[in-house]
Amino acid sequence: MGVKYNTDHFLQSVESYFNFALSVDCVVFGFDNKSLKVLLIKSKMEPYIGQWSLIGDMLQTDEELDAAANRILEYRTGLKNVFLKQAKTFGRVDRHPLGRVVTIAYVALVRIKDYEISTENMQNEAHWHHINQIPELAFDHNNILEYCLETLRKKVREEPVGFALLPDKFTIFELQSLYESILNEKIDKRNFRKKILSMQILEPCNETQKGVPHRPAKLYHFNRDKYKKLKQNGWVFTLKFPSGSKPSENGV
Amino acid sequence: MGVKYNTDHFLQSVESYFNFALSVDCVVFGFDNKSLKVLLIKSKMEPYIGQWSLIGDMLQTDEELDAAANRILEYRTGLKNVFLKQAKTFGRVDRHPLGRVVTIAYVALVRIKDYEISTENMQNEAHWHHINQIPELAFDHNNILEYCLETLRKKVREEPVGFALLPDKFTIFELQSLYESILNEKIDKRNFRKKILSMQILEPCNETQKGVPHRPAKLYHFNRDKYKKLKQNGWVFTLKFPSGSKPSENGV
DNA sequence: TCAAAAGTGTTACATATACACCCATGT
DNA sequence: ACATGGGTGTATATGTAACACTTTTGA
Repeated sequence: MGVKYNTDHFLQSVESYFNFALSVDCVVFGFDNKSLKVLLIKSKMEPYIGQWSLIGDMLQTDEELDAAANRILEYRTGLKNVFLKQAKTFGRVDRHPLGRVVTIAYVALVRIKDYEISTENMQNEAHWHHINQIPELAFDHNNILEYCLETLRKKVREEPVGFALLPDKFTIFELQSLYESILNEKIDKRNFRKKILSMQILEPCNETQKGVPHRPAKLYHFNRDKYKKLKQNGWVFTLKFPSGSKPSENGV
Repeated sequence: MGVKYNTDHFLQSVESYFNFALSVDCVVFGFDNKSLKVLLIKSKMEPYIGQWSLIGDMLQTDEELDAAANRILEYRTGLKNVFLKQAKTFGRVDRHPLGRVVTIAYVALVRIKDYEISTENMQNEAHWHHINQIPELAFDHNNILEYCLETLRKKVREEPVGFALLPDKFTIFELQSLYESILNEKIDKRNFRKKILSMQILEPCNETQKGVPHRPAKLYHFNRDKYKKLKQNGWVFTLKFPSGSKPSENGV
């Protein structure tokens, strides 16, 4: 025991602080044109063997947090350069059977099509689960997932992150369905269209859907540069829908 | 080296994972009726001795994250039951001179008056710094502070958290000043008043200011129960002010 | 009487909401 | 022909933004 570290109310050997393990867990969301899904794998650790769990791994000592998240994501999905943001750190003392393992949760948004392509030749242990049909998960992963879903629901109203879940070219109705799945509510078609188009962040591709059993829709893509410019000028992306009400005079 | 832990692409002794240190840093915001402030102390660690730093400490092995944050806050301010929320985890590999110390940053909102009362008889090493006059801080604390300030600016528009910085009874103008300090912008008095009163979350105390060199204002307090009820009914607190603009037809 | 903040309304404009029908395509 | 989603407009209600003067108090 060498150097001492003075934390003001106790004096302890420096070495004795270095006894935590850290892991990174990714909540990987995807959208299959019908509903929001989460990518889960089967746990291999006692006492959770066989139970579904988020994808995650231990952090390496010399590894940056974001790098670990990207590594884990690539390992499980084959995908790089994916939307990936730190969400929250979960550290309940008893959350892990091996000891004090604190985990840093990330949210990832991926295009399921890309995932399917990149995992074609992988031993693929992961499965997409409908967001409303999540089983009991290993560790505290139900908590983590719930928190991250809430985060996503908030974020999707305040920033144009939903596009990370859609193919490059998409129809306005697909975008609307995405919002409906995430937020779990119906949205009026005309109002949605009006609002999203008035934002000037979608650009028509001058293409239409092919081979659909109905009138083919125009395809659009998200113009990130335009969004950035607007944002710099103080404009803020907001999508809210009439689920809320305003306070009435007579309380609630 | 006993148990092995299979993380799928490497096999490593379990013990070897438990070599991280964790700390908790609190960004403590306060408001002195004129401007937003942050509580800083002088660092005692090489190579930052004498430099200002956030208040923080090492996490103990058997300590919950929130408990550590509360402990640190109480140790430095004497205050309990303070607004305190996890903000983000910072873990750059080279951020700490002692090794891989990952820190979990918390935001605290305190009433400076309460702080002054509770620290009267403490050896008081902490000082309030004006948010626009932050010196170079120890470690990566400038990053952390910047991030947390951004977080606060966002949060204050979406949830009624500002009240945690005000005394129990306050005037509407004080509330407005608070918003102006945090957001760094002027707000129209009549519009602010109209909006905040229409929310029905303030209740008049039937008291007025005493001994002020101007017409004394009515005092209000925040009715948290009413806010909760409104929120349950789907209503959302939002305060935004005309800094933003809407996208124009001809790009930006 | 001065300084400082309290308090108060209206108008113009922009945005949000509610709502129903015909169109184009594949099967 | 039918099922499916594509695509469109308007009227109304609500919310936001801009703006100036009188009042009350302590010094």
